[in-house]
Parts: sequence; structure tokens; C-alpha cells
Amino acid sequence: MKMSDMIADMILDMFDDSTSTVQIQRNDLANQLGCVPSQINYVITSRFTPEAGYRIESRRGGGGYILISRAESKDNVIMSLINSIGNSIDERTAKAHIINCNYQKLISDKAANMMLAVIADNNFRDIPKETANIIRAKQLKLMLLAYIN
Amino acid sequence: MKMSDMIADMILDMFDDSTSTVQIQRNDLANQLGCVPSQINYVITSRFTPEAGYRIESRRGGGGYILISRAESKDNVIMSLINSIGNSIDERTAKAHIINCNYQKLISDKAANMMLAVIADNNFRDIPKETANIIRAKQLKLMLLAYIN
DNA sequence: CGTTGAAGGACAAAGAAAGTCAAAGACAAA
DNA sequence: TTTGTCTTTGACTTTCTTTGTCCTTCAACG
Repeated sequence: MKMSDMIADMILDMFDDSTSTVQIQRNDLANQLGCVPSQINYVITSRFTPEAGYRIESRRGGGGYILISRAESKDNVIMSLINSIGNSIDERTAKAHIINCNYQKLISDKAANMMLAVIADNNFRDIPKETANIIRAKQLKLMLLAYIN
Repeated sequence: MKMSDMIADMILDMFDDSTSTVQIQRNDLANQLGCVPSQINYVITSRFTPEAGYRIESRRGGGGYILISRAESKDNVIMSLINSIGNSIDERTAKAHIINCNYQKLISDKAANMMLAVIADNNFRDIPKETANIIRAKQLKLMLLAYIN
């Protein structure tokens, strides 16, 4: 398994139903898992994003820490994701959002696969890129909305 | 025997009765078989198509992979629907298919709503009707496939 | 205060896959 | 022979991950 995934899993495991906040020590975690400390940052910035419903705080210096909090309501996270999507979105970004949502268990595997299928660049081969991005944004937002309704 | 056929066979062999999903490493496979990596792509796009019941996912970068999933049963009602949809479909017809599938309990309410949202004419306002129909057909087939996978 | 060591942050370079695309080749049908 | 379709190849691109180095912040201690 990839190191990044192991780190992400480790962090996810620290959340349970009753806690919406996890505190880590960057160096400790890196040491436990045998990776360089900055890889923790990589994982946090690539997986525990605001769009996925996470908020990050941290402190340097002696006794420093990284605090990861997640939003409580799944539907709210999806709603705010919908709101954060403008009227145009490229495949890469859309894909990242979907994968993230799935990773965070906000949407099921099946729903994620359906969404990924729809937003693929391949479908839009015959039209200008920007037009495709606009259609993609509409469709993605509608799908997410349909999902939570 | 042709290289493409050997590649296809190799992949097919990896499926067995219990697995509907196969993961490959593009470079490894190419190496094993003594072909260039991009030929794997050729085989996948020419043989493991949605019409044949296959769905492809992949990731680049360290630890990257190509994932090939196939629909469970070849004689699935949905599979034959997928095959009956040509390369173009209008909103009315697509809608009828979706509603029918839902009515027959082949797809859930939620899935049906997501599909209906995607295929709506409204999304394709900015492009020629026929282009829209082509995109819609691709998307509908892919969604149905993702649903039954 | 001022220094010092213990955190975490930022960023860039290198590495590891997979994707794209077009040119060339093979081969069958007209 | 020509034409069209399917296959093979390779060069180049893009994406994601790993690693390391240097920078900034902070608390404690004299």
C-alpha cells in the first residue's frame, strides 16, 4: 500500500463517531510510519481539504501540533461543496472532488463511479474545452444534489 | 498470435468466477509480454469497452495502476439496454429508458434521479443538438455500467 | 529580554507511473 | 493497386508521490 494512503488511513482511524477532531504530532506520526515529516503535509493538503469537509489548525514550536477537524453533517459538506463549484470545472478538479468525497464516505462507491463516468473528458471530445467545463459543472452539481435528496 | 490478442487474453485470464475486478500495472504487464506500454492502452480502449461490459479506472504517479471491472452477468437486462443505445440519444428516449429501469426496480430511485439530472437537455443548452445527443449517449451508457458494476 | 532547541511550513527537485498522439506497418477487401 | 482498418511503436506529456533542504514560529529558560 502507498505511504500516502497509509497516512490518510491512520488519520481517518483516529476519528470515531464521537470525535470530530484529531490532534497529531507531525514528527511522531512520520516516525511511526517511517516517512519524512513533510509527507504528512502532502497528505493533509491533498486529502483533508476544506472541500472534503476538513479544517486544519496548527502550532509550531515546543509542544506544537496539527489539529484536524471535520464537519459533522455529511449533507452539509456536500452542500458546501456544491456551492464551492463555480459554473465551470475541469476534469481534474471534478475528479479530485469526487474521489475525495468517496474517500471520506460522503458518497458511495457506486455513486462515485457514476459521477466519474459522467465527468470524464472523453465524453466531451467533440466540443470546446470551456463549453465542456460548463456542462460538466452543471452535471456534477445536479448529481450531488440528487444524491443527497 | 497477435500481441494485442495475447494482452487481451492475459487480462481475461486474471478474471475468475469470484472476481469482477482486475488490477494491473501497465509497465509490468508490458514488460512481461514484451511490448511497449502504450499498447496496453490500445488493447484496453479497443477491447475492454463499455459495450463489452467493462469499466476502466486508473491512477498515475507512484503506486499507479489500471483497474478493469466487468459487469457481473452478460445477459443482464441493463447490459442489453446499454447495447441497444446507439451512439446518440435524445432526452425523451433517454428519460423513458431511465424511468422504465426504475419502474422495473433495476435501478434505485436515487440512481434514477442522478441519471435524469445528467441527461437533461438543459445541461446541453450551449451546443448543437446532435452533439448533445452523442455526449448523452456516452454518459448514459457509462452511468448504467457503473451502476451494475 | 535574548537565546536556544523543538516543533511545524514551504517549496523544489527527483522519481514513478500512466496518458496521448501521430507515424509507420500489416493486411484484407475492393 | 488502392484504400481503409486494425496494430505496433516510440516520443513526449501529465499527474501523483517521495524526499530533502531550508525557513519560520514558539515556548521555556537563563
